[in-house]
Parts: sequence; C-alpha cells; structure tokens
Amino acid sequence: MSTIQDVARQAAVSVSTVSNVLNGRTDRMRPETLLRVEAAIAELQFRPNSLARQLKTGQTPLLGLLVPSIANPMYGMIARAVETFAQEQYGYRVIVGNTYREKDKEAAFLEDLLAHGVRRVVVISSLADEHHLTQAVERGMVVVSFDRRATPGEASGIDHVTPDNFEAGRLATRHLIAYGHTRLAFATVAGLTVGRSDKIRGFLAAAAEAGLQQHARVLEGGPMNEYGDAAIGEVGRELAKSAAGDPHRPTGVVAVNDMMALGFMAGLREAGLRVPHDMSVVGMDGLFLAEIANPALTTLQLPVTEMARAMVERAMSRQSHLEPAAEEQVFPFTRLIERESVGPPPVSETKVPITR
Amino acid sequence: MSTIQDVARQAAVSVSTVSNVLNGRTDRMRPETLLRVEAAIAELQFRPNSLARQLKTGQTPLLGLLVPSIANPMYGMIARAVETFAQEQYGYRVIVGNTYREKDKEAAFLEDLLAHGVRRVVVISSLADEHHLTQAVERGMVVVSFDRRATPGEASGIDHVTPDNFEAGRLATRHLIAYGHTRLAFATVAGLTVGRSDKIRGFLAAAAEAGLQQHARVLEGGPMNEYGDAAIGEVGRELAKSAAGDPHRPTGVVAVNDMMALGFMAGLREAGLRVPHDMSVVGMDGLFLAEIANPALTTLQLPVTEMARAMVERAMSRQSHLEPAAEEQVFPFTRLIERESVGPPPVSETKVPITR
DNA sequence: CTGAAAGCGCTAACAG
DNA sequence: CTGTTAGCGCTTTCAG
Repeated sequence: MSTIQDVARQAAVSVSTVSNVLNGRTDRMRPETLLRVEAAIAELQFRPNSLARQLKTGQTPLLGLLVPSIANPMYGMIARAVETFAQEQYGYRVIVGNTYREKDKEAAFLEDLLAHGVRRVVVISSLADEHHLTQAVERGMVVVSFDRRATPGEASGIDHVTPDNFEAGRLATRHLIAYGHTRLAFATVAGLTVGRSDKIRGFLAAAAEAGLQQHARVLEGGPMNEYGDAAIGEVGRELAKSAAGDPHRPTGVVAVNDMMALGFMAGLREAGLRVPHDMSVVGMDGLFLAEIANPALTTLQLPVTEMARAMVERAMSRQSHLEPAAEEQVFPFTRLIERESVGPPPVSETKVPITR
Repeated sequence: MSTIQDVARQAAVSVSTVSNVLNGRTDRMRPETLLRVEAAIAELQFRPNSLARQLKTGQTPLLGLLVPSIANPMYGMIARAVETFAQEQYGYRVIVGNTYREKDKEAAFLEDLLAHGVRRVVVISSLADEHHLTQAVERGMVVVSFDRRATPGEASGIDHVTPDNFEAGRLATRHLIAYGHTRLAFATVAGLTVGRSDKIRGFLAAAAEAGLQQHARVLEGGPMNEYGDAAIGEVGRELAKSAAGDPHRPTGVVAVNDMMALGFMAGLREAGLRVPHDMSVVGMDGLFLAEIANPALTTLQLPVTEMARAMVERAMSRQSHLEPAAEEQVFPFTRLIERESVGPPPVSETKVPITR
C-alpha cells in the first residue's frame, strides 16, 4: 500500500500539501498543484491509512454496537438499520459484539472499543446494573442505551432511547380485555431487564384497571444461556406446553416480544390447543415474521428504523461525553396491528366476574 | 487515558520494559520489576492503545464480515457464530457491513477495511463477479468467501467455504418425488447468485433423474431492493399468491431457503391453499423459525456453527494473502429434517406419467 | 502557496 | 536484566 510520502514524491510536492488536499484545504494551493496531487493519488491507488490518522486525531470513524445476540431477528433488524444509517449519514463503520446479556462480556467489549479508539457506542442491554456503562462514559465514551429508561435524578451521562414499554404492556393487555378475556398471563423469560419489568407493570396496571388483578399471572420461562437467540422462542414453546396442562390456564396471554409469542403459539399447537380459539396471544415488536405466522400474530409495532436513526444521531451529535446533559427519548409503539391470534375467550371456560 | 510512558514513570522503569510485559516477554526481567509494572498498570487503569500498536505492527485484531443484510435471520445466525468464535478463540472483534448484494457497497466496505488496517474478512456475497474480491486480495486482504464454489482452475487467492448447494437442491427435490410429486417448482428470487444457480441445477438434475424435466419449473419472484431482509419472505409470499392462481400449478415446491419457504407458505394460506394438503413445501437452512412454523417446515439443515468456525479458522490461519494456495471446503447439509410441510400430492390433480 | 518538523502511543532492535 | 532510539503514516503548526 502506498503512503502519503509516495504520493508527495510522485507529485513532487511535500507531504503536507498532500495532507491538505486529503483534508479539503484545497484553497491553500495552486489549482495545478491540486491536479498533480490528485493524479498521483489516482495513479498510486493511494488510500490514507485510517489508523495513522486516528492516532493523530484521536477520532476513529467507528461505532460500537453491543447486542445480546445478533441472531435474534429483532436485534438483527436494529443492527441493520443502525449500520446502514451510520454508514450513509456519517461514513462510520460498525463493530458489533454479542454479549448474551452478561455483564462481563459487556464490560470487555466496551474495554476493547476504548482500546481501539472507538468513542461512540449503542448499547442494547438493559441489565439493571449499568455501572460498567457509566464507567465507560467516564473514560470518554459517548453511550446511547436502548430499551431502558434513564434513572431519574441520576446524571449518568448516558443517552437513553427506549420504547414505551409500560404503555405497551398496558395496551396489549387492554386489547385482550376488550375481547372479553378475564384470565390473563404475561409470558416472559427469567432475568428481569428494565424493559421487561416495565412491560409487566403495564400488564398488571391494565389488569387492575379492569379489576382483574387476581387473575393476572406472570409466566416465567427459562433461564437460557444464549439469550436473544432462537432460545427465547424455545423458552416460549416450553412455557406454553406447561401452561397448556393447567386446568386454570389463562385464556389471553401477552408475550414479552414476538419471538416469545411465536414460540408460545408453537408450544400451544403441540399441546393440542388452538389459537385464538382456545387461547389468544399478542406479541410486541412487529417483526415481519409475525405477519407470516400461522395464525398471523397480533402485535404492537415498534418504529425500529426511527429508533435506530435516533440512536445513531445521538451517538454522533455529542462531540464528547462531557457535553450537555444526556437525554431520554421515549418512543411509543406505533400501533397495535390486529391479525388472527386474538379472539374472544372460549365459551366453555368459567368466566371470572368483572368487579367494576 | 494513560499511556505506556505514564506507566513507565510510575513503575520507574523504561517504556520498553513495560512493552515487554505487555507482550509477554516477562522472562526478560526480574520478578520484582514485573510486579512493579503490573501494579502501575493496575493503578493507572492502563490499557494499551490498540491503534498505536497496530500502526507499528501492521496487524489489527479486527475481522471484517460482509453480509447482504444482517436483518436476515440466516445471516444473523452466521454472524453470531462468527463473532463469538473470532472473539473467544482469537480475541478478534468484528466489523460488519450490510451490502445488499450491491457490488459498489461491497467494494466500498473492503476499501474501508483496508484503510482501517483490517487484513481478514469473511464475505457472504456470491455475486457472480468477484473481481472486487480478488482486488482486495492483491492489496493484502485474506478473504474467505461463503456460499460460492471456487472457480476451477483460477487461483484467485480466495478461500471458499460453502454448502453443497447442488446436492441440497437435488436432495430436497428427490424428497418431493419420493412422496409422489410430479409437478415440481423451485421458488427463488431474481438475481442469480452462484449458490442459487447450484441449487437450481440440483433441482433440475433430480427432476431429470425421474424423467420429470418437462414438469419442473423455476419460479422467480422479486426483484427486491433490500435483499436478505424480510424482503425475501415477502417475495415468497407474492410468488405463492400468483402461483396459486395457476390451474397447472406445481404440487411440490423447493424453496431456495427457509425464509422464502416461510413466506411462500403464508402466501399459499392467503390464497386459500393448505400445506401440505394442496401443496408441499421444502426449505433449506434449518432456521429455528422453520421448527415453530405452522405447519412446521421440512427443511435441510445446514451446519451453521461448524461453517462459521471453518471460516474464521481459515481467515485466521493464513498469515498473509501470499501464503499457500487458497482452498475450497464444501459442507454437505447435515440432513433433511422431515416435519409437516411435505405430504403426498392432492389426489384430485392429474398425475403426470412417470417416464421411467 | 509550500515545506520542514514535531509528535500521536507503541514496538523492537540494539546497546549497555 | 533494562534503557535508548528509530520509526509506523498521518496531521498540523510554524516558517519560508
């Protein structure tokens, strides 16, 4: 690979002149000089070494992206949008890391990014403890976190971009209640993340509104080791099989996300139960997969592209971690898409009287 | 962030001694010196700047990963395995790029990797033209290509790790034929990649073996702009809808991959056709999603983890692009997993007489 | 308008 | 065993 020196020699100018054209300071030279330099660059197929430039400037056009698992279709969607936007709008490339929601892996990833000179990262984690994140902030990292609310009154220096999980849990549950369901369940996986807790709170709030708090249960499957993977679908499947055997089983279930819902429906089917005839299921995320499922899954649509854009913009806009206060940006789920997985509860079931 | 100089000063040794401990040459110093240096490193929270090291050594612990779209669950699976393996076995991080199978985007990505000092890349592309890849090889890149065979007799310097696509097409088709299907179709998407052509050849070969070449058609949907995305499922859906309307429609279809098959089944359902009662479908890849689909999809299982491991190992083993000849490593699909999407053809259909 | 020169943080001879 | 030193390729004052 040719260097800036080679170009300078070839064009018979000094390296600083070449550097100037590289950095757009073309006004500092005679047009003919510029032409000579450009010709030399083309001829030598010269590409400035990003490493050397970074060492000097301290900035590298790389964005970190930490996800539980890139194999999870939801994170794949987000990753695609983040990468494309970062690249097209800012010329940044992205380094991804699967962390399986393990704190150590997250910390190690952040550590490596720092060593690589990466100063901006989008984190999808929502581990309750974000100490390792604030630590990265202190070391100069601009971090944007997905799927967890900012801790009120705490200036962590972290930007938060998150879905309105509480509202989502409430909306999905209300939808079931509107269809007449009185035995409700929320299907989730072991390990409480901030986002999951919020959804559960919303679920419980909607049940309480309808006087159904006695009949609202949280079903927790797992745990699993490769979180975020196909594993969550698998957990849903197992959960459904055990729920199906319960004579007092719920008639309407809200799944923590679409993959869980899809797995849950598969488990129900294996147990001989039909959706929505025997049980109704609503998901969250709005994956394309929900659309082609059988029955097609009723779900809440999350504005993935918009959120990805917001995360990248926040990560890029701040010149350093020292800048203005970090902010929280909450995105409502766009809407509830009614499809086939929700119907009235089976008539044979004993109805629970509604209190009010 | 503290530097090696700070550490040296703190430990009252020279920078080279610190560098020596950093690089494991601990035998060159007194144990007590080592201790002092380690203490200083810990105290200052020193992390060697990877950039500076790279500039000096010319090697950076980064692996490029070029995919059509990380949102495609199949590539998500591969990416997860590649990243995890590269990280755990070699301490490498990975830079991903979505290229949507566009040659320009692929070339630009390779270009950026080179500028970043990245010297190893795993490419999932299978564009017929791999000129931009060989060009990268010439510039010092070690490239491992997925899903395309090596061009016989051409020493491109590229390693190839690929499924046995021809055999897969043939196996899937034979499975349908064994069930008595005589009207066959191969569902794919516009834009012939090497892998897709091989599958089609296998499909045609199996049909010919059974004297069914007159009744084997290739159904091509699309094109689409965001290849590899949900888009391929969508294409399958549309393709199924139009195929359903044809009175001479096939009774058995082989889909180019699971996402296509899943979309195809959804389209069939929307058109009022049942699987496998009215039409049988077999996929390829063995995604977890195939397992929870309704009906569960019969598919060919690809050994994703093993292939990812092979790709990373190849990318890492070669010390430079100049080394030994590049090789081709072909992985057979592990097996055909029979589930619910394949059955005998509908009896009402006119049977095509089998020639031999 | 153009060139010389001082580093960015680290590695690796080469001396002591 | 430990220190000195010359760069890796580029950017950026500061002089001409």
